Amino acid sequence: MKENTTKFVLLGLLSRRPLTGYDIKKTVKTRLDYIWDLSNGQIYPTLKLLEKNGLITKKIETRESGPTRKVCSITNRGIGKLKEWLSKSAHPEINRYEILLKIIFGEQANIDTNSKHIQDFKTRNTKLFETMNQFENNLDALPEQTEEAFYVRLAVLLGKSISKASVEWADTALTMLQKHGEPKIRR
Amino acid sequence: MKENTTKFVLLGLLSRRPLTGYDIKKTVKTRLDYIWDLSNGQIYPTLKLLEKNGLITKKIETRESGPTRKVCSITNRGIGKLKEWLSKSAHPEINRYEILLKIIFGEQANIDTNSKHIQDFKTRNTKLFETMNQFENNLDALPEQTEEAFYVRLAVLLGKSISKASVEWADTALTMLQKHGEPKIRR
DNA sequence: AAAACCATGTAAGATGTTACATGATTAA
DNA sequence: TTAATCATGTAACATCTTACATGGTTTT
Repeated sequence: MKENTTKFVLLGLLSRRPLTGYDIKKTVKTRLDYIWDLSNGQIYPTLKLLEKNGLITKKIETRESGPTRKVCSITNRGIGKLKEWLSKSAHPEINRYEILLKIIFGEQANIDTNSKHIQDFKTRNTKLFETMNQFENNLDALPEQTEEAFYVRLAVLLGKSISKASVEWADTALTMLQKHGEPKIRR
Repeated sequence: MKENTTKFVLLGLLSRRPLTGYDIKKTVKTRLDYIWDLSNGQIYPTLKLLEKNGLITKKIETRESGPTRKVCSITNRGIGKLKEWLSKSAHPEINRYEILLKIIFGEQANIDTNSKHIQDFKTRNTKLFETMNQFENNLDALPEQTEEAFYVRLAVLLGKSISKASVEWADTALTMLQKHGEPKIRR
């Protein structure tokens, strides 16, 4: 892959509404959480690059109170680039489950440690499920069912079902671990 | 995070049996596929580093036929480091679902494109599920149920349920997309 | 004869994180 | 008064990928 995906995350978000770097950060964190993540060190330089390439424009907003905001808007060229990217096949998923790494090598640790890892994982995924669920409810409550809402809903549904599966796995794994730790019965 | 996770993947694998860089690459690809991935450019330099730090040792194996192999074995210090890492909390999962990015912004593309993305995703996950299933069967068929097998099984179970959930989502999403694309009935 | 596998490795560049600098405003 | 939120950004570093170099062996 030659193309930097960060660019397209930004273009995608800006294709909906003008946003500042700060807004983008927040949106990615709250709405794209389990899908993709971006840090400041990627957002601001990429925004600069996009502007240089004429894919977005920036408008400085000075307000009486608070810091100035630089609101970014996508240009027609930007929309063109986004569409071009959307039409190409997606790269396969990249997952980094550090917890599974620790579980896989679990024979080198004690059961409590392993159990703790799984519980943490469960907590994270329970939260994620609740967030996604809340998000779906918000979509349902929308006065108008837009195209945007339809596609966002699709993504939310995957988030829901993966986090649900993860929580269920955690429960199973915890039970298995407990049984595994019990002294063997012999007669 | 200051600690490079790559190191611990290698230490974990070597805690089970001595391996060459090439073996590690294959093992990660076939067995750790959806959990973590490593490229040659990470494996070989990290192996060198581990040796320098006394966490592994290398033994050069010259054979009459074929290239020489450098078989790496973990040292006691290496085991110590691994255990230390295992006892610490895992970092939260990192996921990069490029496909969901493309779906979320799907209103900028046509239905066929979006449908294609979902189908590709389904294909990938169907394959993954089959691999995991096969893997579980292999574990069941093992003459002896070791500690190693127990923990590997836990990881495989998560892989199975996530890929299953993904395939199911793909089916739902495809149906929703089709309905969405149908002309509205009015009367 | 070609392709795939065995096997080790490096260099250049792309990508990403962390920590910091700056400083006002608002909520607890 | 402390913490959080708003807001933009950079520098140094850490991490990771891609493409290549090398060359033998085995399978198709």
